[in-house]
Amino acid sequence: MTTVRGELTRTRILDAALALFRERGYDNTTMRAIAERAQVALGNAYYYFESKDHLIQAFYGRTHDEHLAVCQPLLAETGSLRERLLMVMRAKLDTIEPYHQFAGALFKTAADPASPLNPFSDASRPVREEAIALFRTVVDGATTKIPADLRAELPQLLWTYHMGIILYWIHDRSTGRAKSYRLVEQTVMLIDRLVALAGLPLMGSIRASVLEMIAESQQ
Amino acid sequence: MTTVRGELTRTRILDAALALFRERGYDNTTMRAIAERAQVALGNAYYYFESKDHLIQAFYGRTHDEHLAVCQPLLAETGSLRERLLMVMRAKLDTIEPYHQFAGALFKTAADPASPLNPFSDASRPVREEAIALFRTVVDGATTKIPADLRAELPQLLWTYHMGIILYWIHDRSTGRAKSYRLVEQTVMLIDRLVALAGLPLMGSIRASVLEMIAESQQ
DNA sequence: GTCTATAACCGGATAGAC
DNA sequence: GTCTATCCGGTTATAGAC
Repeated sequence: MTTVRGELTRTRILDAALALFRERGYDNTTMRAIAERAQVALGNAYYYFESKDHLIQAFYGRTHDEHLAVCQPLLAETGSLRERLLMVMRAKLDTIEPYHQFAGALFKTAADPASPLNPFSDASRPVREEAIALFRTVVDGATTKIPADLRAELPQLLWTYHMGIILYWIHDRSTGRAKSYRLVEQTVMLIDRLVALAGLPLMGSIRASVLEMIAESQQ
Repeated sequence: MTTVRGELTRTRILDAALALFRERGYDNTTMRAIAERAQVALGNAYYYFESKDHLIQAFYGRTHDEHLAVCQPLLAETGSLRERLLMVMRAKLDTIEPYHQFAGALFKTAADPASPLNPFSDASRPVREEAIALFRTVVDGATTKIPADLRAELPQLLWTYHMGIILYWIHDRSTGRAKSYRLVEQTVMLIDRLVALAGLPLMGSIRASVLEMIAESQQ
């Protein structure tokens, strides 16, 4: 698995799979077709990827890395929470757009709590932590004033928010996913306002009780 | 399908399926095993249910009817929004509890936008409308004062909220699903407070802009 | 130990006879 | 409305090449 040739074969299989998924969707792509396009035997594809579902996990990794690469230079500068979050969320939608048509199948396997692909599972903790770290960068580099207790929880909360947006996006049938972009704009503005509101002098006790509820419900 | 005998066979297949799902989970139950327990041929099971997934849709219908039957007498009386919503949500969790172990598989098919089983799809509109109607009863019978514009949207919003709770419940590994019940209690209280807050004199414009955002994002 | 290939197995789904 | 026979594709076992 560490050989150069092996790495190439692995890449070839993943490329073939993603291309076919985009061309004809997840369900209509057979493992036999993937193997054929990658010019390997069927059994060989299973040497590199435990199952058809695991190709999805690899896809996850790819788009996350791509998203990260786009965001990092932009996040190096500072800005308001609203600006930074908006930028990251738009970049996310841009990154995953080419895969919208098979995103349903993707989410299908991801939704199963028994699946290691489910974003809340222990198995996907590393990927999740990485994604949460991105939101921590968003928060930490923001010029907006944020109460310390909220600031600590915010990255995790924003990650959950971002999963919600993706759920909406999956079901979004509007051209160019215009509705998703619009929803991001509006919800980011709302979040920005809520964070500002939470910082007001009288909000301390309400904020504490809401944060406690969130902490308690964390699984 | 309308014959008495046919109806009996159909019921027998569904009963066998649900029993097996509970005993050994969705994935570990084969259509062959279902057919065998129901004492019909494999092909015959497909005469009544288009696919294995469609057995889940039937399950949906059953638990919804059961939930409705529990709620209706209780909702005949009036009460605060908080009391009524809490009651309906608790009853929901009670109703679906026996199926928790295969709820993952359930959600798996439901999450696919291409599937007619997905709760947001056109195909499941009738079931969804029925469920939303239940929340309309909750709202309409409540003694709590609610602004008219919010009141109109609230049933739909509460249905979406209830889907979110189910998503949480699916991933809930605490004994007796204690965390889910606790989350329901806390979020219902929060909703009650927000609705009260939205009714205050100065909140009109904020409420309108939030409601507009929600209306616009509806798919 | 790293990689490739072939031949099954298993279960969801379908065709078509009765 | 019910059955049998069959297809199809994800997955696995296993033999062996480098």
